[in-house]
Amino acid sequence: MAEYSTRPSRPTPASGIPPLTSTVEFLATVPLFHELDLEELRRFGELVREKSYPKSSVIVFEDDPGDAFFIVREGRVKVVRVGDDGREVILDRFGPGDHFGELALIDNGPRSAHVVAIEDATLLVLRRDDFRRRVEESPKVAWALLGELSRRLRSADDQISSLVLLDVPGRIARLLLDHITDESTTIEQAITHQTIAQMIGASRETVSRSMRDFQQMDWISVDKRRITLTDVEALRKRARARE
Amino acid sequence: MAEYSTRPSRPTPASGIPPLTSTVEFLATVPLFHELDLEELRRFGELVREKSYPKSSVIVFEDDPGDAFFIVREGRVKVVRVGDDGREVILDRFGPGDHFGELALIDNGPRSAHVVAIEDATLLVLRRDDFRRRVEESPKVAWALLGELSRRLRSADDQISSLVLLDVPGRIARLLLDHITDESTTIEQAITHQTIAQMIGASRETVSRSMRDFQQMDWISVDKRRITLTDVEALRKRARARE
DNA sequence: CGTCGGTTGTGAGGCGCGTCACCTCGCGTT
DNA sequence: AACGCGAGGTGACGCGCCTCACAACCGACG
Repeated sequence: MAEYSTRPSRPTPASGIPPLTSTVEFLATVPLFHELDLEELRRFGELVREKSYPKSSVIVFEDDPGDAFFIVREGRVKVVRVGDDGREVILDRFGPGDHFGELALIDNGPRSAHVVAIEDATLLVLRRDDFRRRVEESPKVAWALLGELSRRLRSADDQISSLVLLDVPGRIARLLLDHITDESTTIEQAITHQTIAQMIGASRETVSRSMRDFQQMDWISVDKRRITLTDVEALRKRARARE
Repeated sequence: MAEYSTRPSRPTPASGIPPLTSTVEFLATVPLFHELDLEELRRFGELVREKSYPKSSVIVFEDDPGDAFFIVREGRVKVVRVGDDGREVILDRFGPGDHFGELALIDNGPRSAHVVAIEDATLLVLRRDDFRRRVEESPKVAWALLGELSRRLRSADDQISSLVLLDVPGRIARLLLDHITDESTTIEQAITHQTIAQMIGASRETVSRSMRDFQQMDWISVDKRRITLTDVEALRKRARARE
């Protein structure tokens, strides 16, 4: 099942076969490094180790010391917190070209959440000190990192707002709208109700019922877990309560 | 009513009277600038304009273009989102030495929330381009900014987790624990139930009832809106469900 | 020192949503 | 073709919390 990040990146080769592109070529496609020239990319390339993780394996564990920074090369991962009753919240999901692990790295704090492979994944790993040195000597990367953290902070604030201000159907509508592009109202990524539930803080059953209602109202149509938004305006109205 | 930030800062002079400390002296106390030497501080000092806002006035309005960066000199402000039914979420509260407005400034996006003065406040204002230039030429500030955004992202993720994993009393317990220091289990800042409710996404009444229960169990004691945690362990247990 | 706006306490009622229980369906595996 | 497992659908039930309504209180300010 070929899956892509929401970010532009070149097509991944058939799984199992080593990537056709070199590490540096791949780094050039990573948004965080867009501004870098070839020489700088090569220097980063020298620092990375490639590591692969099978589906469901834990990549970083909460409260570990944060001694590494990761870039997703292939596959997808999720960032989760687990309550002591076992319930999970999905804080983020990352695909090829995305990166994570910068927080612990910047402020030396412990990891704040688990990161788990959703599919078989191969990651590029940088050691903390190497990465930090590079960031300190390259304002371009520091600036790009600021941009990325800004984006995430905005989206976290959106998430908090919807948890407080919206009911479950409203939060689902918002999530659906967040996942379409300008070109298409179909969500390419297949996604399960369970996953949606964990992303918006609801139960699987309630998500199921809401999605049924959305279909009955002809706001969405579902085929093989691929969701198409047929009435974006209606969904937008349902999701409105913020701002 | 004299109120202080949670961050170290010199005592504020009686309100109304112009501050005894010069702008540069004040800047030296701002955590964001801790690493800067006097010369660098002076250069920042030249760029700032001082502006005062009466209580309840709106400092930045959601969806405004973000063309300024703010540092709180005196008073306190809150960052809020408003649902279309009028309900409010408080995303952040800032006091002397804190700063806000960096997001719109980094990524050129629109403001993501309102900022409103909780008390009469005087702020230092930097124009976007000035600030950006200074950050780009001073890695120290860029790094400090990364640290600050990291902190906020962690705390936003904590907030999301508790909204999903904890019930209202649990979220209150967590908020209380977040507001004590290592030295004292008393929350210096007076705070209303209404404010607590808007910070944790609950109704005023439910907060009131939970706080009554906490008092009856001798977990906290309240005197003139100043809260003392008398059984930190019990509260910690009540707040546990994350990690 | 009385009045008034903002804060708190509490009861009653209703409902959104979580939980439990069970069934069906689709799909990959042997 | 039969099996098993993960995903989805749906009813019943209960409860946590929101809402509404009103009373008591407190501090500020004329």
